[in-house]
Amino acid sequence: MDTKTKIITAAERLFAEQGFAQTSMREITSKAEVNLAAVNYHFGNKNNLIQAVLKRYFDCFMPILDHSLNELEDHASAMQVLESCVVPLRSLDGIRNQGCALFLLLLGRGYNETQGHLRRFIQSEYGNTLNKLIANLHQSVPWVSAETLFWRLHFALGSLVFTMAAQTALAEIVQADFKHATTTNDMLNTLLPFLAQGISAK
Amino acid sequence: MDTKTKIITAAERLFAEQGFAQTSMREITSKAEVNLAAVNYHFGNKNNLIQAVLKRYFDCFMPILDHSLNELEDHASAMQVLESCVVPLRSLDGIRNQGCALFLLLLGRGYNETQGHLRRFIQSEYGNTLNKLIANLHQSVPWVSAETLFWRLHFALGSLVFTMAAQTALAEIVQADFKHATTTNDMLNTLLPFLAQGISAK
DNA sequence: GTCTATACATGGATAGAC
DNA sequence: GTCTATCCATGTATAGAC
Repeated sequence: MDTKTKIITAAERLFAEQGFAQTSMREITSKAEVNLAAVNYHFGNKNNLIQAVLKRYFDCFMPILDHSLNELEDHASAMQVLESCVVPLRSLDGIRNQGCALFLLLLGRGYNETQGHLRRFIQSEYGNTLNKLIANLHQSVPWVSAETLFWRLHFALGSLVFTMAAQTALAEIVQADFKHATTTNDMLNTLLPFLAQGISAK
Repeated sequence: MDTKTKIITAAERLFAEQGFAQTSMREITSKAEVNLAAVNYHFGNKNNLIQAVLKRYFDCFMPILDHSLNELEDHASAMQVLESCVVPLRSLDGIRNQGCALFLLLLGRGYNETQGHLRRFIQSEYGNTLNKLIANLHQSVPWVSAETLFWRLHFALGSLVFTMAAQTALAEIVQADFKHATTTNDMLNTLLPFLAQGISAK
């Protein structure tokens, strides 16, 4: 493993566990067993490192999502469009153990800690696929105006990333109150009908 | 205005504009025109200051919410229960200009930047009223299990705080694409049907 | 091209004088 | 109760070794 990969691998675990702001460069480089300055040399600064960590997942997720969207039927329901995001998400488990959960958790943290940097990065790098997703969704709920759909998509994204960022804490509460564990799959299965209904509201 | 209030007033504006991590104690104390050490003296540390800023809003919001919930009819719909949160929220504009928007924005940032501290604080201080809200909501959707409702409530909270945290950015996009401004009221009016539908899903 | 050692400015926190 | 001086950790930048 080269230095760059060592840094990314160490960073993503620490970021997921502690958040971006609470994870210091010294912590990352000492866990990766590389020199402190290596991050600056390879990534420029901490924000770029955060993006690099997420890019490894996006570069796997987006092409598969794109393919899933192309295979959708013409008159798919909102639920079916949302379901076509699940397979690409689950594929992230191939990158590393718990990859899907890790990615969503980092996405949630990133959206709220990088002041819009991440949003702009995603739009510029993967805008095409995302526009395809929006078009498919709009076709499934033609009675919803483009503007309302824009808001509802962000409501949906908010549900997803917020819940993932709080996943551990929420799963602990469920364990205490309802006496059973909750996997990322369980969570997504509970979330999808909620989102589909909300997006389809007349 | 005493030192404590001066600090809180300066801090909440800076926190909302820049986020918690990006706002330094020196920035806060210099804007409040008090000594650097005053924050530490009056609040102990930065996390406590964040809680104090939010507490001023919660102490206004929660009693009014409690009252609204008590006045709800026995067989209120999910939409009606959610609507009973709106009046208490709007009342925050009485605390200061744009108080409601500011509070929701801070709540969103707080949930994702304080690693569960805020969640525990809210549960211990205002758990009674929140349990009342849950009970009312459950009565409105008896076909939803307690556990599913627990998750859906957090999905809903995620939509709310995520959208508020990104409010400025999202409103700018809407302005560019749809040529009109969006107020906090507009946003809440778009959000409520989405949440009510999602929570009621069978 | 890569990496190491180190310097620098700024952050939150604290001890102790008044 | 308030302020000054100071401590230690952090992100970033750079000079120079390999």
